[in-house]
Amino acid sequence: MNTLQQTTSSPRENQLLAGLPDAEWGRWQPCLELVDLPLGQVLSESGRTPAYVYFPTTAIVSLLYVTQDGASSEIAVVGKDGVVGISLFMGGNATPSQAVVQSAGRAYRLRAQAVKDEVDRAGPVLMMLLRYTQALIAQVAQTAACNRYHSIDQLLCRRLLMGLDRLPTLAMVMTQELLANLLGVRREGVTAAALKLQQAGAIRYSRGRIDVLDRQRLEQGMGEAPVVANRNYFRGRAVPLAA
Amino acid sequence: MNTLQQTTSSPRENQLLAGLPDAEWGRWQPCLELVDLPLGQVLSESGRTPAYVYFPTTAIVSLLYVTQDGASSEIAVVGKDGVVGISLFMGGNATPSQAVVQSAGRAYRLRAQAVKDEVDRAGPVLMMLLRYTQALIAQVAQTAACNRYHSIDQLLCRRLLMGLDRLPTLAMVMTQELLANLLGVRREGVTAAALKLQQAGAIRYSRGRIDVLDRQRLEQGMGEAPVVANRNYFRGRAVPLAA
DNA sequence: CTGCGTCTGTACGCTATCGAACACAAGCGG
DNA sequence: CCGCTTGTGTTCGATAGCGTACAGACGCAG
Repeated sequence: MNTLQQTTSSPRENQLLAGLPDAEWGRWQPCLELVDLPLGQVLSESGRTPAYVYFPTTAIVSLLYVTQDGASSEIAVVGKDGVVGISLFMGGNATPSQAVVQSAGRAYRLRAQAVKDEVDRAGPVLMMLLRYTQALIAQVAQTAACNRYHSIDQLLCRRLLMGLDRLPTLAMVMTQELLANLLGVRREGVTAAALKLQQAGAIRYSRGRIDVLDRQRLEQGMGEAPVVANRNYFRGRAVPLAA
Repeated sequence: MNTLQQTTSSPRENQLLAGLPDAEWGRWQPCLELVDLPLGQVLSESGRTPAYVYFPTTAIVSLLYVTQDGASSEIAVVGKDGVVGISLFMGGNATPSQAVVQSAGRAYRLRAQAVKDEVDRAGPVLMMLLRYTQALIAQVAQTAACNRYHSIDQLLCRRLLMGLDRLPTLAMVMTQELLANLLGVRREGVTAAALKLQQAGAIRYSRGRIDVLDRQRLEQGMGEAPVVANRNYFRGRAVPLAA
């Protein structure tokens, strides 16, 4: 495969790959190729057909929605829980989103053609990919809702947790500037929010490195205030709301 | 061009069904059931397994992301271009989103079991469904980005266009209050934005009915101002942006 | 040690949006 | 015709986030 130290790397570190039945696994294993993903690498350009799908193990990848103006907004985060490059098995030829490595690490990749063969086979592998895709939709949908209702503080908490859930450590390498770009807010806004969290003892911040000290506090900070008043949609009509 | 004289309803009015090869179509047709969808009907509750998938012909359905607090936010709009109930073929058992009829009309529905059989068959029908799902993801992603960067005026323009694209007429039945709830803004904000559009001659507004007079102006209003400054993500790193 | 680039913190005025309260208008049922 | 309900327009103060500008702080290269 590669001259990487494989002592610490197994494809099964990716949760999707780990969930495959052994029978399928045998066929797949030879096709998987371990690669190092450096910070900033673009795995799939928006509007292009990607050449591989990637199953991250230690790397973290941001999915960005890029607008005509070149502005962009992070719509989802993929780590060892998922796969990058869904357009290859969803049948569309192009992704509307750009995939950028957010945190350097490793991933197993698979050629586009191998993926397409797998789709035709319509076995458990495809089912796994589709299940993940649905989870991804949920993540994007949540992002949409958060972008509407949440404050910067809440967005920051959410984003930190999303990174945390996909990293082996509690330390993230990420400047406030970058974080601001991902969230689609000003850098100063992130500074202010991060200060609050730091003073609350939830995180420690220093020149591009964030240590999470109190995960629970982040979870609180994410979802407490947004008790949006009386948003009874379709008011007066028979629309039962959860809760 | 497209007047409402069609007293007979054909499944082929739905663009997904229309795109099916005849061979597949023969098998499907008998399973499809024409139903009337009244305003406000809930087609799938969030967190539940829906019983049918729906292929709208004249109806329009909103996909809402419902939060714990009962607040919700529209994440996508489905009309004759798509299908409601993707969780049935994506393998997840539950949707995170609620599907509510936004504009009364008709749809063809199909039992959950029939859909699952079709998935196992892994033929052109599944491919069609997956292709649409990818388009849906794009729509949700765009919603996320719009929710972050757009003003109320822009959100309104976008939402009107989304409805317009899926309706046979230029008249929408929708109160400002409802529109505000879908967009996740105050009703007064919609009033102000709608007034601007009305004064600009783009729409005519009256007690729950909107007539679009100048579609082009809506398109302008949707995407002109948001030239977000220098959002060069991953600044200094090798991240080419689609300028 | 020194200088420079990068990252973080602070300040100020401005605008969009919010929350609340209220006035007016149009349709509907009695 | 009257009054109620529903939809729309208006106002006011409060606030979150923006754009801009700049100041300290850390760390690496020379």
